[in-house]
Parts: sequence; C-alpha cells; structure tokens
Amino acid sequence: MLQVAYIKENKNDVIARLAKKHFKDISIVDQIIAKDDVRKKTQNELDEILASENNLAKQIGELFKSGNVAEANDLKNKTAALKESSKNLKVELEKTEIELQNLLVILPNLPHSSVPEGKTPEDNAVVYEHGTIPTLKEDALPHWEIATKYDIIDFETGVKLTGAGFPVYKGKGAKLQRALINFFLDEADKMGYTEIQPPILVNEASGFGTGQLPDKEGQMYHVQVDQFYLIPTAEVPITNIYRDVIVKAEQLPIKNMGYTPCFRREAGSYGKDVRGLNRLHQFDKVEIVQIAHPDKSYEILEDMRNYVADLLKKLELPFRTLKLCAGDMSFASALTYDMEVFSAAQKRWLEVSSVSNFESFQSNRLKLRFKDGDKKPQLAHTLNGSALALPRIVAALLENNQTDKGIKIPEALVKYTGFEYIN
RNA sequence: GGAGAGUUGGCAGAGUGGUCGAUUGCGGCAGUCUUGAAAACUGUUGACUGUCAUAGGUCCGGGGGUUCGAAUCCCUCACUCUCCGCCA
Repeated sequence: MLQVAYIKENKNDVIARLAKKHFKDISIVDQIIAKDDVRKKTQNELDEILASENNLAKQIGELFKSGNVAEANDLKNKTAALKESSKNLKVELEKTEIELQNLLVILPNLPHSSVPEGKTPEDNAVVYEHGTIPTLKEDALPHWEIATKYDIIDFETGVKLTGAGFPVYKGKGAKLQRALINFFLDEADKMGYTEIQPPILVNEASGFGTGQLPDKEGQMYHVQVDQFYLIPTAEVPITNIYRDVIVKAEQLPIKNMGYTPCFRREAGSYGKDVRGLNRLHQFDKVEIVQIAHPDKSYEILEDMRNYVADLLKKLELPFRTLKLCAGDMSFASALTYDMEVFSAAQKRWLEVSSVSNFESFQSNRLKLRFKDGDKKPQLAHTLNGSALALPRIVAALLENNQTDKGIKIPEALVKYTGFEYIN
C-alpha cells in the first residue's frame, strides 16, 4: 500500500510510474487525493467539536463538585447538540476513511527506476546467465517419466489421496526432497539468516498484512470453520512476525528464513504448465526474508539474488536471471529478479526463484517500522526470495542429469542424500 | 468441549465514573560525579492524526452501549492463563 502523503507530494511521478506498470485506472490517484482532503476536513471539524465537548464535560464536573447543580444541568443541555453533530461526523469520517482505504489498496507498488519498460514476459531483461545447457540423448525423458521409471514420485497415488497437484514422493525421491530442504537451510544459515519454523495456517490479519487478502483470496486454501488460511509461502508467517512492530534501527537488517510446505489453489492453470512437477498445489520451499533500512534495501536485494544464484551454481544447474519488466512484476513489488533453470528434456526455462524488494509497500500495511534514536518511527523495507522452491529444481535435476548409470546427484547434495545416483 | 480468572505504555505492575495518556519500579536516553567505567543522584522517555510551528483530536485486547464525562459500568467477540475432560 502506498502512502497518501507520498502520493500527494509526488503526484506526477506516481502517475508516470503507475503507467509504466500498465496500471489502467490512473484517475484513482486524483480520487485518492480528493478523498484525503475530505478526510482531513471532516477530521478537523470533528476534532473541534470533540474539543468543545471535552471542555464542557470538564466544566460540568467542576460545577457538580462545587455543588452548583443548576448551572451544571444547564450546561448538560448544551452538550446535546454537540453530541449529535459529532456523532454524524464520526460516521462520515469512518465512511470516508474506508473509501480512502479501498482506493489505496487498488494501487500497485511503483516500479523502481531501473525496471525495464514492458508488458509481457518477453520484455523481461536477461541480466545474467550461467552454465551450459546440456544436450541430452534422443531418448531423454521428461521428469514425470523419470519419476515413474525409478519409482520416486507417484502422481497417481497423490490423485487418489487428495487430487491432482499433490504428488507422493517415495524412496530416493523422498530422500532427495529432504536433502534439498536441509541443503537450503544450511546454506541460508551460513549466510546469517535465522531459521524460523512458523505455523503453516494463518489468520485473516496475517493474510492481509502481506497482501494475499483481500485481492488474492481465491489463491489460498481456506479452513472455513476456524477462519484460517493455508500459507501459499513462508513469506506470510515470517513477515507477519513483524506486523505492528517497531524495531530499533540498530537491529536492521533482520534476516530470517524458513522451510515450509506451501499451498496454492492455482485456479485456472492448465496444460503443459501443470504437467508433472511444473505447478503443484502443495510444494516445499525455503524462503529468505529481510527487513531492511530504506537506504540499504537495494544493496541487500543484490546480495539476495547473488545468494540464490550461488545456490544454483552449487547444484550445477544452468540458469538465467531476469529482471522483470514493469508489466510482469507482481502487484506489491518494486523490483523483482526471477531465476529460471533450464529443464533440458522439456526444453524450457522453469522459474525456481523470485527475489523482490517491496520497499515500504508491505510494511505500510503491516505497520512495520523502525526507530532511529529519538527520531520518529519510519517504515522499513521488506524483501524476500525463494531459496529455493523444490519441485522445479527436482524436475531440472532429474532431466538434466540423466546418465547411463541413472540420475546423477550434484556433488554438493551427495552428503545430504547419502547416494550419488538415482537408479 | 465444560468451569473460572484475566488482557493497561519496551517489560513488570497500580488504577473501579471526572483534574488519567495514565502512580510506581525496571529497562532505555541525557547529565552530575569519575582519568574511564560502575554505583549513586538529577532529568528525560509511547503511538497515530494534525499544524510552518504551536494548539487540538484519537488510542488502556477488538467492536458496540450507558453517561455531560469511561481504563473504570453494561453487552459482545477474540485471545491468554488455571482447573476438569480428551489426546499426539
């Protein structure tokens, strides 16, 4: 959520940047400014009346105390009219505030100045490439066939137990999952991130805090009897730890990370995108989250994306880093890097990580602030990234590492899996 | 699931209708003293809104009500704790 004061002071810049993000309804900016003016005016009127009310109440109290009942009762009558108008103004103010809020939540975050122009994934800029794309033999298999061949992932049984998109990992498949999770956790730990094991069901306030609610309500599984939501990413609980929190400036940056299963309804997805492990309803992910001083957040974003790149190098996967164009970025992001690994048998790039700086967009909603000495509290910046999501990593590992001896496990993972080949 | 108690400022903890945005202690910050530090003493120390700056307004778990006036009374919801039940 953007701040009204910022919108007012930088109106033209805000409009230009919204346009860059291909936001359609630019008139909302003017509506917000007008609505806030109404809010201020109503607030002022109300405050004046409340001040008179407070004043009268004080006088009445003193009159009663000094036994001057007649005069006190006289003053009491005067309060009736004031109460009436303050009551009306309160209703009006509340209505205006809700309308203002409803307008504010429509606006996406503003793209950073370095974000490329563009509307679709084709406009994303490749900023880094690493590794060579392996040339596989003619009989190379896509990962869903490899999974069946070695009996390590059972998609059909997942359908039986739950439904499509809930695979069952077995034997070396399950061990590979565990190995990847531990590898990712250990690597993040080495980088000074504090490991968090959060709840994987969250309440409505948390869903709102990180922006999944109200707009993406349909993307989360909802436990209706208790009004809980299954988390679509560990970002939700790990970031909401700091909802309504004022931290000390010296504590920044705060670096947290955690492994959780993630649940996404993915309504509307179909075709090759959902084949095999490409898109699941339940998957595992290690997420890294940082809370940063506004002056440092872009430096930190670079650290984070380099960290994710290093992970992919250690896994010996060919990958590229994209800087997303303004039109392809998520609602809340100011700058996003996507990491894509090349899946050799499918012959396509698969997104395995997304690293973003949200600047103060999330923290404004979360009321996540920091305090520098005795200066006024100000909004912190939040950043997060997947480091990493498992399924597509597994897909790429299986497809790219097909050898005569079976699927070769990358060196860095062997001490976690305890085996060198899946065969 | 049943019964009871509670929710106050960074923390602890007073406050049961008026001068309470809130006693006090701890913690934090500043100063005195000291070569420096500790101790001691003194002062200071919430957030939001609003103003050029003052002023003013709002906030004592959330929401609603009673009253001229509510942290304090009433209703309601949420959460926490204790006991009982169930149980990994």
